[in-house]
Amino acid sequence: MVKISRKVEYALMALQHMRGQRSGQMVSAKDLCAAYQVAFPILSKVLQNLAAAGVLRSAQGAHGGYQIARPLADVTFGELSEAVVGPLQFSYCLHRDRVRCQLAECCNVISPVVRLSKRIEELFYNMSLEELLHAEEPQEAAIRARHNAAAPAEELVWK
Amino acid sequence: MVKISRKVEYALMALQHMRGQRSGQMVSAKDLCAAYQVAFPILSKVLQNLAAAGVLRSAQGAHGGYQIARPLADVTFGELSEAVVGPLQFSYCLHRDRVRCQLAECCNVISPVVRLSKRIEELFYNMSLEELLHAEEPQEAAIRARHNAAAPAEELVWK
DNA sequence: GGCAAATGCGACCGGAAAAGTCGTATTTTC
DNA sequence: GAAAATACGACTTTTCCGGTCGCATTTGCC
Repeated sequence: MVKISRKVEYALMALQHMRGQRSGQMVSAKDLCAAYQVAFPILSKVLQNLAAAGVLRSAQGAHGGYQIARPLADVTFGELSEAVVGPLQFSYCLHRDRVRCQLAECCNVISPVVRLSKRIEELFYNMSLEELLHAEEPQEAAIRARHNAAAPAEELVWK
Repeated sequence: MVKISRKVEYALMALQHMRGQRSGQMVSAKDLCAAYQVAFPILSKVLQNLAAAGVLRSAQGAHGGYQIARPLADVTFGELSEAVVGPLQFSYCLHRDRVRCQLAECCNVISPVVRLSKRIEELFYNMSLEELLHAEEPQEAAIRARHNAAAPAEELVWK
C-alpha cells in the first residue's frame, strides 16, 4: 500500500503553521508540539531534517527556533519528502541503481517499474509546497467538523 | 518513503508474461514461479487477487491456470494495486473517512493532504496497464545487463 | 560565569504491517 | 481414482517506521 509517512504530515503541519507567522518570526519546536499534539523528539527531528535541506532556517539558543528559509513556491513536495524520509525508492528494483535486485536476471518489468517511478517522481517534484498548502478553503472547517463528528469516542483508535 | 509493494511487482511480472501468450493460453502459477523465481504461495495469492478483481480469469483442475480476462488497456494501475494490496490509504487522516485521526482537532493540513492524495489517486487511476507494460524498449536488455553487472556477487543482498 | 532555553544528533526499542509459509479443501481432466 | 491445478485461511517471520531516551552544543540573559 502506498502511504504518506507520518513524518511528512508533521512536516506539512509545521510549514503550514509557519506560513501564517510574521516574517522573521521564529517558532520553537516546543510551541509546535503544544499546538499540534506531536511528541517533541519526533517533530524535532523532522524540523532538523527540513533545516538541513535548507527549507527551514534554524537558530539555536534561547529565543531560537525555526523559520521558513525559502519561498514555499520554490520548494517541491519531492524535496520535502526526500528531506524527511530519505531518497525516493519506489521499488525493490531500484535501490540507488547500485544494489541489484534478486530478481534482476529473470525480471520482465524493469522498464515498467522505471516508468512508474518516473511518473510518481514527476508528480512529487512538480508540486510546490505553496500550491499544496495554499489557504484553507471554506469547506476546510466543515471537513474538520465532519471528521470529528464521524466516529463515536471509543473508535478513537488506529485501525 | 513511498514504496511500491513487492506484490504489485509480482502482479506486473505475471501480467507482462501473460501479455506475451497466445490468446486463450492458460498459464499456471507453477510455471510463473519457475520462470521468475517467486515462491509459489505468495504468487498464487497475488494471482487469486487479480482473478477476484476480474483482471484475470482462472480455471481450476488439470490444465487449469490463469489468463488475462480484459484488455489491459481497460485496467488501470490503481485497480491492480487495489486488487493486490487493498484500498489506497495515503494518509493516516483518511482511513476510509470513518476512523478519525488523532490529530484531527488541531490538524491544519487536512485539505493539503486530501489534495495530495487525490493527485496520486488520479495518477494511478489514469495509467492503464497497457501503457505501463508496453513492449520492452530496446534499452531494456541493456538495463538488465547493467543491473546484473553493477555489483559483485557478494553484494547480492537486500539493503 | 552560570543558568536556562533552545537546537543537534545518535543509539535504541516496540509494534504494526508486509512478506512469506503451511496445510488443507476443492475442482477438473484423464 | 489419481494427478494437477486453483482457493483459502491461519500462522510465522522479518522489516521498517514511529517514537523514546540521553547527551552535547549553542545562545541569550542575569
